[in-house]
Amino acid sequence: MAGVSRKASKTGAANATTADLVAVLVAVTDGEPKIMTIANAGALPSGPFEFAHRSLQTGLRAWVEAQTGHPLGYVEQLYTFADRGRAGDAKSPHSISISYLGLTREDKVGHGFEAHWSGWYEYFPWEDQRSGLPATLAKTLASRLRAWSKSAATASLQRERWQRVAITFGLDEREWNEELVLQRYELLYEAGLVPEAVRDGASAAAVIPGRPMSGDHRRILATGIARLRAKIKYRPVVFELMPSEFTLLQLQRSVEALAGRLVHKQNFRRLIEQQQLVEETGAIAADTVGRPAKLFRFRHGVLAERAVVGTKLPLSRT
Amino acid sequence: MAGVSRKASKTGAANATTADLVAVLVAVTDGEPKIMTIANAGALPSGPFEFAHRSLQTGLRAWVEAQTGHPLGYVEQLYTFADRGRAGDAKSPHSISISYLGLTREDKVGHGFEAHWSGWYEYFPWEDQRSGLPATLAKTLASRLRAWSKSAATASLQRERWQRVAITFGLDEREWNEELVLQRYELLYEAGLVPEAVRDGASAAAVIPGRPMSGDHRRILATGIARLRAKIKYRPVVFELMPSEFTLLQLQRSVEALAGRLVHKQNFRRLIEQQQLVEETGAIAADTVGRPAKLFRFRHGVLAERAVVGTKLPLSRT
DNA sequence: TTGGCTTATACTTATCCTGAGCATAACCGA
DNA sequence: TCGGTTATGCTCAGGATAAGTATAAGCCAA
Repeated sequence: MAGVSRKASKTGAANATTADLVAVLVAVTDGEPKIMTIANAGALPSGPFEFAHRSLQTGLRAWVEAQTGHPLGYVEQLYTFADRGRAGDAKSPHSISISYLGLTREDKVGHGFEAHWSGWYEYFPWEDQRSGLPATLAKTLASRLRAWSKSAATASLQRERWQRVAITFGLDEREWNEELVLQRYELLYEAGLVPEAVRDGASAAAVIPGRPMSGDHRRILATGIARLRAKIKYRPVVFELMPSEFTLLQLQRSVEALAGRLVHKQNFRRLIEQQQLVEETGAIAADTVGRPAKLFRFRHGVLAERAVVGTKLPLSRT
Repeated sequence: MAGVSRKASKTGAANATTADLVAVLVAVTDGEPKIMTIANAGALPSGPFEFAHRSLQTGLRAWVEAQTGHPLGYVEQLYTFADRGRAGDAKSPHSISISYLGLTREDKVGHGFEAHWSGWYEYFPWEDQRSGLPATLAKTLASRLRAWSKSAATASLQRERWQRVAITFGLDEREWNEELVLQRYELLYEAGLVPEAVRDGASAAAVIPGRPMSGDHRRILATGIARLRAKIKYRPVVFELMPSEFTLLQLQRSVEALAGRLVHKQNFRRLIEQQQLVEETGAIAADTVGRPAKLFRFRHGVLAERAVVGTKLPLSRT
């Protein structure tokens, strides 16, 4: 084992690869989650990894700022992929994509840049469960997935497939789990129901709605959405997507947009207030219908005060 | 932006890098967490990324199996680092480390391989809070950290530093948070209190106990421990580290070993049982002191039945 | 054989958190 | 002034959690 390690550093040239950074840049505008896209909304922004920065993180930050003309709020690494498409070709140098999740606001993008923002549910229509799925989409999905299950060789494999479908898509009385974005996409890919699968060699089955992307980008996007949906539950990252002042309903709408689900209004407020995440600005929202709401701002102090992580272990206090 | 993307694929040769896989392989033996090490316990096993596999994951799996002679249970990607040490040299090709967390059992390692297992608390003595810290270590840590806080330029910077110290190390009446492994290591690095910092150019301050590793490896290990400590709370991954049959106390000891904290016995059992994670084998533990305990086994079925993810959003059911 | 030590396992209790709903307040426009 | 709309305060039941008490079942030494 030690030998392997030493060999690795000696033969550096032999394992040369190309590395790219891929960014999932998210904003929420008018209660809709958006992502920055290029190539006519068919790809995520990406660039070569050729920075002289201390870390990948600052490299991405610098690159995005150079491209968009505006600083990036929250950044976190997502995942490192070996491109699925080119992997079959064992002779070519491997291509690695290091993906990042970044949170900003749409209005922060400077002018003169050719960035586009696309609603993320264009790529994953089934992920928006805020008002249930459109009946036609729900039916299409269910029937195609059932057909795929049935196409397995043995009865037990068929049952296995359907159980997986039911869990990831919340069928058969099961609950919808909004965090399983990646699992759902990968299942659809496996079932040959997305254009990328057909492109990569699957038999051209009937494809379901949802705009494809080039390369692995839709998979990377799914990873980003899943991560963000998990993160908003235990870290106050939504505020990176909000204007400096907002009403509690606006905040709620943003969370709902990201989660793809509706939340209980009063309980949502209780949650926010008891965690002391926000403070009143004193101002009142203007030009609204109904009773005017108080404006709040994020209490940046909480980030310094707390290191919020939830415990599920029955820790002993003694 | 689209231009940048296109340029990236054209100049593939220009952004060549070397990529290595680094593995944090964990086992728990006799209530002590161990990691596989090489180079006289001074480095994590690592190898070049030169596999013709479909994914990085299977690449790592194959490599570990070849090296240790045994299959790997659970595998997950940790993080991709640009090596901190070599980053200053902007001319050299960048080196990227893609790190993975893997769970096995020590006895699974075949013979004839030169793998070594080291207790992970050798590298992070302060992370074992099961029986409190040894008084001397606690004192050394606190005083060195306070000195570092005091060495800041202004009073406000000093306060800021100390608040960070207090939060990450649970000082000043704050609670210890076992998940902040990486934050603690990085703070110690920043404060120049670990050998790696001195090696990388920090002034040779008084260094605290804890065995160093080459390169970024101790940072990668910290990332792995943190990830595992978080994961055991919401996914049944501990069982990958257990023998096929075990008592509830053994299970508890393993969890405690990983978390570095003690848990409440009765509540721990209730938690395990109500989640239906285990089932009785019918057998009884032999050669023990005290009342003999029932033996249990992991119910592998739960993995298929559930997609356990916790919700903290006040979701609306209507 | 019995008392003491150790661990296993069953119950109890108080408290907090969560989901859900009711009620009232404050604004607008017809 | 009434109806529509959103804001905000409050209650209530059920479940989860933290912590402790009590009893069971082995072993060993006196």
